[in-house]
Amino acid sequence: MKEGPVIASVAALLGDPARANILTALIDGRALTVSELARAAGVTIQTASGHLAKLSDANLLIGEKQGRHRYFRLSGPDVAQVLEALMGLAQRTGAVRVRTGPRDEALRTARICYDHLAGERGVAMLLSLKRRELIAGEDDLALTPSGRQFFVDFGIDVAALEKGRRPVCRACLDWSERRSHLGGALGAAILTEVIGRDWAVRDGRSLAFTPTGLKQFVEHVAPEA
Amino acid sequence: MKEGPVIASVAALLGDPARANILTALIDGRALTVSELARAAGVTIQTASGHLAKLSDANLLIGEKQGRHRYFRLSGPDVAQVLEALMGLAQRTGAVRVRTGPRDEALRTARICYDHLAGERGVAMLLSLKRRELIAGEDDLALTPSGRQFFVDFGIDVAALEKGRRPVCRACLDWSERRSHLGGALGAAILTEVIGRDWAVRDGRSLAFTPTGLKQFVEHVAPEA
DNA sequence: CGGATGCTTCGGCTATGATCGAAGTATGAA
DNA sequence: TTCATACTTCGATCATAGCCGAAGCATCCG
Repeated sequence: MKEGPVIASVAALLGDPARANILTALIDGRALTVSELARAAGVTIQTASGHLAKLSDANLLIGEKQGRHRYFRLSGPDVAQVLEALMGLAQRTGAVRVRTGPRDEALRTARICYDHLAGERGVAMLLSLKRRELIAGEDDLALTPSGRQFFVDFGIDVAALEKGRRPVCRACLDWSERRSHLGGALGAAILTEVIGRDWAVRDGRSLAFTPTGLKQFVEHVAPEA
Repeated sequence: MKEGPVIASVAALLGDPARANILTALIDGRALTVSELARAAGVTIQTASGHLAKLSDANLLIGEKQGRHRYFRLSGPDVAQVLEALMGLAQRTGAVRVRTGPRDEALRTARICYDHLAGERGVAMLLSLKRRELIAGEDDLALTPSGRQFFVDFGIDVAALEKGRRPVCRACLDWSERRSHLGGALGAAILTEVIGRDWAVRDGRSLAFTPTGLKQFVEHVAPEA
């Protein structure tokens, strides 16, 4: 007769910090592996594995096995919707981690998403690469032959990336913008290069371009027109 | 940097069965006392008091002291919205208490809300009483002089109700309809009368009118025109 | 005033479940 | 085959928090 217990079981799943971290890491619809989610949640892999089992038993997540990896993603947009509603409620009720304004803006401009470039700059870069047909595809991104040459000239060992187990290109939905930016091994390599050339310095999760560094970046990697 | 823990603390509050019951009991926007909520949650008053302290510390509930009672209500519509989103998610993911169709329909037609009549019949009754100016007001309902006489004639000891501490009339938002029905001491007295006259029998939370009982009810209490 | 009602606080019991180390399984690479 | 990686399962530990009995305030009523 009561319907309370029903919502309690679902809410209890969202109520554990590790699981909440896992879910929010997946909120953009990507599928991540167990180890990536463990890192995001700040727990060991065993613990994350247990949480993921519970979440997929409850049909909040869907897991797909690919080789020796197991990718998890949200089971539907309604899960993300609940998460967002909870974030809104947390904000209004003051349970939010106060995040001062300036930092917010810096994060939106350029930040690090795992190990690659995100925010306005990241989205602009991927758009530019696509416009110049160096990268092709929408959901499944791939390097075109000219794109491959472009990054080799840029100083990236593309052959090494292609030998690795990690996908070279991966579209990653941006949290602040609502478009994709470039992840994957190539995205990580580009970020390494950007930082190695002192075009930008990382400050926690946000990325601060120097004036000349930004000019170089736009000129070499992401021309607007 | 992470925003996970934020939603976790709120979600953890919703994740306890007792608290979930309390919140769903308040989902229609009414304010209930500690003891009413304890009954709804199926715990003792002490336990409920502790839960209510947590919920109002987290600004999910607002408590108002009235005499020796303490009334709690949701702190805003966004709380109800989150609860509904969670119910929807619970339904889709199969964590729902299967409730077979027929019972659902019976509940929508006529059911007991705490101790008074709710559902289509309850909403229709209050509309009828208002139209005939036996009850006045929108949010704060009150018996008019003619209304008082009407219920005395009907066989209800209105004077006794007025001496009690409980409000005689109270508007109660209906879960299935989206309009108010009549609660309070008078609402409870009417339901007692309806059942005492064998116009209807209660079956759990739903209320089954007999054919002749329904005719009597409509004729005496809630004429349509 | 004294008794009753409504609620809160305190203390101790208990159960649940989150966590990680260690060992086991499956897949891929050399 | 042998090793390495990715993940799962098991077992033990430990902290959290829900729960209720008992006692303490506060309010109302006669």
